[in-house]
Formats: sequence, structure tokens, C-alpha cells
Amino acid sequence: MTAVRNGLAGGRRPTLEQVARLAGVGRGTVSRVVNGSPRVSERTRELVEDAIAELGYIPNRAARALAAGTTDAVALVVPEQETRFFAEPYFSGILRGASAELAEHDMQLFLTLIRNERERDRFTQYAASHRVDGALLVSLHADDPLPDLLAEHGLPAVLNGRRSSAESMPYVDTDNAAGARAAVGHLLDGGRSTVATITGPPDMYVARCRADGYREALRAAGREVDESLLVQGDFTEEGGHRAMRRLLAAEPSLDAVFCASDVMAAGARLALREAGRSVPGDIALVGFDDSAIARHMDPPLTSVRQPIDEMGREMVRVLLSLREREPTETRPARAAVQPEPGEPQPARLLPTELVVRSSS
Amino acid sequence: MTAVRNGLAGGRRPTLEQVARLAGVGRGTVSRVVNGSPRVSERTRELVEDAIAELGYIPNRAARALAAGTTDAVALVVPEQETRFFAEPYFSGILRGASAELAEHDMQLFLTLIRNERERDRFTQYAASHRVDGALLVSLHADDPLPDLLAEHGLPAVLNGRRSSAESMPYVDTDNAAGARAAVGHLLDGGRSTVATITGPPDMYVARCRADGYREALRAAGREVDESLLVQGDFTEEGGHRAMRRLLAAEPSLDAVFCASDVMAAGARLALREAGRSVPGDIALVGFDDSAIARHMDPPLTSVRQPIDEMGREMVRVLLSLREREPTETRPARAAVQPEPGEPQPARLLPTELVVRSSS
DNA sequence: ATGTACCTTGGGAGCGCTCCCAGTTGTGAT
DNA sequence: ATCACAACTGGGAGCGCTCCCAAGGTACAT
Repeated sequence: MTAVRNGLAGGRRPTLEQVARLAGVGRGTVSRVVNGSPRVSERTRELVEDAIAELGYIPNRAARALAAGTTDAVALVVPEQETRFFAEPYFSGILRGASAELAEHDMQLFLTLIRNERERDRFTQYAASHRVDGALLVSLHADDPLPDLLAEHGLPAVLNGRRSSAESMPYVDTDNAAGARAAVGHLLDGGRSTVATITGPPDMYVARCRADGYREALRAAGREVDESLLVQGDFTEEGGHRAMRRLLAAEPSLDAVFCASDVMAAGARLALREAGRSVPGDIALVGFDDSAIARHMDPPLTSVRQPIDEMGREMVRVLLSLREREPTETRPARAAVQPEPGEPQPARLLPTELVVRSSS
Repeated sequence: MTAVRNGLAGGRRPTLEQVARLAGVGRGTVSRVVNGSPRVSERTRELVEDAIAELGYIPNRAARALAAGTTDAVALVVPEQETRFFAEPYFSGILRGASAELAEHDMQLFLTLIRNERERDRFTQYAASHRVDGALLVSLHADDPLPDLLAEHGLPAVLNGRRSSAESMPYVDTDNAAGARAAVGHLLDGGRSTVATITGPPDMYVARCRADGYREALRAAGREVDESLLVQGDFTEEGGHRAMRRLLAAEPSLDAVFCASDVMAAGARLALREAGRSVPGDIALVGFDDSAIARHMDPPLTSVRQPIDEMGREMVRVLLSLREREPTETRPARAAVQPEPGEPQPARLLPTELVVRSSS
């Protein structure tokens, strides 16, 4: 309220200089106090803090950014071909996690939707003009030029999900294979004999991982992998429907199906109903994503849950760790930039959790 | 690529000064060219533009912000009690619209989730430290102190939706009453005799507007309003369910219901099914929001669509118009800050659209 | 020629902060 | 007392840009 009384409400905001004058110290000292440097005596610190409180001083971020070359903000970039993705809980989970983690570091989140090439260029420019300290890239296609563009401008970036097994950029991903293993293992444990899978499009790395997990689980249980039991879907309901019909026609002994997404499982469920097969009586069903439809299906669908909020948080952690790793030109790059064991690695694989419901 | 050859990839970025030197002009001239000032001769402009291209010059926003006192960024603020809201298409619509409109003005969007008081203070500080030129406030509760806090710091803000009929801040809202009128009018036109409504909580202004629309439509059709036909829900499925049961018990002649939200309509539909009433045969149903559930209900639900993307866009337009309106201290505030007829007003009511499906 | 008016242009003066160096003060050992 | 050393502190020198003013040009009228 003192601040208001001082007429700051609409008018000029106090500067470091003014705080320094009021506290009877130098500019440098105030800066140190504001930034929590330990090289300030207790007495002086209090003096300065009082002055700050009295004036209602708030640092000017633009000035800080200019002087220090850092902005305390990161961009979350969403290529917006997929409006779909955008309205999904997945997106809001990432957003929530990232936002929470950033808040803890007193940093801000910039949201950038990229609808077309023009907007991509605009963002690249933006990034290059150092308005952000780093970027979180979400829902990226394998052929998106954005990562390279950012690298070219020296902007640290973290991917959500890998583009391939040889992902060269820092990333945070779900352990899709492990999730699939858990799902299939669960079906086998339930005594199912013929377990098939409906996969995603093979050009998507995430789909391959889940298919691999399926295979691994079978092998781990001492069974052979029958490749004809892998039927390709495309992550749509319609695709799941088609795939399941094919499976039903080809495999009379079928009694369990692992679907690489809940949406495909919904399609599969429909095909089963049409064929008069009961779930889980005749055929057990497991999905992936633990999305809203999983809970609302009839029967409710067993599914593999990804720690989405946590992915958002972790992306931020990785991004921030990148900053420390990066050898600042001013410092002679201590030793050999070896990843220290304690800190978060530049890539993280997060665990999944099988949510068992009555479809299996 | 010249830029890359010049070693800008990781290193120092070129400055205005360097561009000026290369072009053989002064700093001011380059600034004028970059900002599209007309006070530059054609010849000079070309010279400068060549130099900019050659060096791959990109203005440093922080410096610009510091010198000019403007950031070219606005914040979208979401109080996050309502994770619900967050995952909804409504949110992504606003986001998409705002983002698109901002992109056209070469501005950026800052996303701020406010989970608790600490984060609110943090944002207030942030806003006060002039990191953004304005704020878009979304899903605000009537008692939220944020608007006042922002006003205190002199930060322009636009609300999404009004808090009351006497909203004092600039806002963009849907014409809820008109939407309700259309819905109820449609039911009356369909020959329904006893039209009831399930309302939202009366402490929410939006709920009152929709209820008012219901009354107006009846009166417009020359009917009397029977207040016992307004049953209060709470915008949840469960609430819709309860309300419909009450209606069924109390009004044997009931043959149409306007629900103030799709979610409540879903609950109502459930109650109707339990009661063995057919839709639209026995009872016609209309919702509000045209959300995903409307399309997926059985039968698909007639609903009132709001132009959500457009609301996002419009919020930005209003915010930007605020900037021009605001008398800058340097200028003697031309005449008397009268809203000029042509420009967008500081408050906008957007039209709705009735999407007729088979539930009515 | 001379004057007037209008363009265009260069560059000084900051914007508010961080970085860093040199100066000051304080402490403990000698 | 004296010295070495550490802990604090003040303030100059920018960071890269915009704003603005005065200077220099140009064109046209007198």
C-alpha cells in the first residue's frame, strides 16, 4: 500500500537506483540483494529490503534481460496441424506440468502455435532474437525442420517424444515398450492364450515401441511371436474397428487384444459387439493412454497410463539442465562437460502405469 | 546462409550498430527501416535492407522493450481451480483465436496458470514489472481480486465473459440471452407446449443470462412464464440428472427442456431414459455450448454454439484497441478520449448459432 | 542569387539492469 | 602495532534499442 501511496499505481515505477538511494547504498548492492547473492552483510540486506518494500520496487525484466542476456522464459511450441491434439487432455497435462515446474523456477511460459510456414519463421526469428531461453517442442513430426532451425540459432530445446530410436535431441518420452509389456504381460497372466495387438502406423516411432513391447512380453513369457497377430491400425477408431474385424476373421482362437491406443480399442470394442463377442468373457481388451474414453467404455477399459503432467515437468527440468551443461563462453568450460550423475540427464524415459479395469 | 557463414549460428548476434556500419548509415536510419517508418528514402532503405539480409540481423527484443517501454506480448491468464475448463475445447478455442490474432500483430502469447495465491502474486508482479502489454483473463470468478490488482498496476486487461450485468472492465462475451432465446424459440416453433429449462447456478452471471433468454423467448411467443418450470442445476451432469427427475415428477405435461449446458443435457437425457421417455418423441432436448458430447449423444443433441475462436480473437482486438485509447502521458491526450465509432469497442457481445440435431 | 520549407539523416542521451573491478573495511595472525 | 587476507561495497561500463534534435540537402519560389 505504501507503493500505492507513493503514486506508483499508474505512474513511473521505482528503479534500482532509487532503492539504492533510499537505502543509502550503491546500485550493485541492491542488485545483489535482489538476486539473493550471499556476498552482502546481514545489516545491509535488511536496509535494502526495507527500501524495496517501502518503494514497492519490482525489477524491470526487460532491463535485466538486456544486461544479463537471459529472459527467464521458455516457449512451448505446438505445430498446429493437429488441432485434435490440442484439445486433448494430453496437451493440457503437458501444459500444466510445464507451467508448474516453471513457476517453481520463477520462469514464464510462452505459448506458440505454429499453423504454417510463415508462423514458423516468425517463431524462429523470435527465438533467435533471444526472447526465450529455450523451447519445449510438442507433437513434432519426424520431418519438421524446427529442431534444426533452433539448433542453428543455438537455442536449447527439448522434445516431447522421440522421432526415432536414434533421437539426437534432448527428449522426454514415455517408456512405451515397458507400458506395452505390462499390458501384454497382464493379459498373459490372466491366462489368455492367443494375444494379438492392433498397432499404430509403423512410421511413427511410438507405434513401433509399443509393438516391440508386445513382442518382448510374449518372448519373456516363453512364447513365440506370431507376426500375423500384429495388425496395423492408424490410431483412429475406424482403424481399430477394421483391424479387429480382420483379426476376428483370421484367428478363431483369439482371446485377448492389446490396442496401441484407447481410441483404437473403442473401434475394436465396436467390432466385437457387432461380432457378438463379449468383453472380457470371450476376448480381453487393453488400451493405451488411459484417456477419458477408457473410463467411459462399456466395460471400462484397462489401459496404460502415461504420467503426462510429469512429462511436462520433466521437459522443463531437462531444458534447465541443458543450460548448466552448455559451456558458457565466458567460463572456460570446466573439465569436459561430463554429465554429472546426480543431475537430470538430457533425455528421460518416464514409467507408465497399468490401470486395470473390467475389460481384461 | 550468409548469416551462418558469418558465424552467427552459435556466436554473437549482429546489432543495429553493425548493420548501420555495413550499410554506411546511422543507427537511427536502420531503426527507422526496421520499424517501417516512412521517413526514409527509397535508396537508403534498400541499402539498409541489404545489410540486414547479409548479416542476418534480428532485432533484440529485450533492448527494444527497455528502450521503448513496450513488450509486444500479452498474457492469457487462467485461474486453474478449474482443471476441467482447461482440458475443454472452450479453452483451446480461446487459445487458438487469441494466438492467431496476436500472430497477425506480431505479438506473442504468454500463458499463465494460476493455481494459488502465491502464483497470483507472482503474476501480478510479473505484470507490474512490465513483461507484458496486457492481459486476457479467462474463466474468472466474480470475487477474483486479479482485475483490481492489474488495474492498480495500470495493466490493460480484457475479460472473457462478464462477472455481472454491470461489468466495469472491458470484456468479450457471448450473447447468452440471445442464444437461449433461439433455443427456446426453436422448441416453441416445433410445436412444443410445455417448455422447461434447467439453469446453471444463479450466482453465475452466464446462468442468469441464459435463464433470462428463456423467459424472453416465452414472452415473445405470447406465453406466460411459469417460474416453476425453471429448475436449478449446477452445470454438472449429476445436477442435470437431478433437475430432470424433479421436472418429470412435477410436470406431467412436459414436452421440451432447454438445458443451459450440454453437460447438464447429458444428465437430463439419462434421467429421461430411466423414466422411459423418448427423445425427441416424448420430450425435445436442447443444450448449450455445442461441445463434443452434444454430437456424441443419442440422439445427437441440438445445441447453441458459441463462436469460441472468434472470442479469442476479439479479446485480443479489444485489448489492442485499449492501448490506443489509453492516453499516453507524453501525448496531451487528444480531445476527450471519446470512443471513435469505427474502432472496436471496449466490450463486445458475440452472436451464437443454433445447431439443430435430432434431439429436438 | 537568396530565402523558405520540407525531407532525410546522424548520433547523443538515455531505458534499468548486471558485471566486474577496484577500493574500503574488518579480522586474525604475527 | 603491523601486515596479509578476506569480506563487503560503490560505481563505471556497457547490453542494444528508441527517441529526438539539430544539421545538412534538396526543391521550389522569390
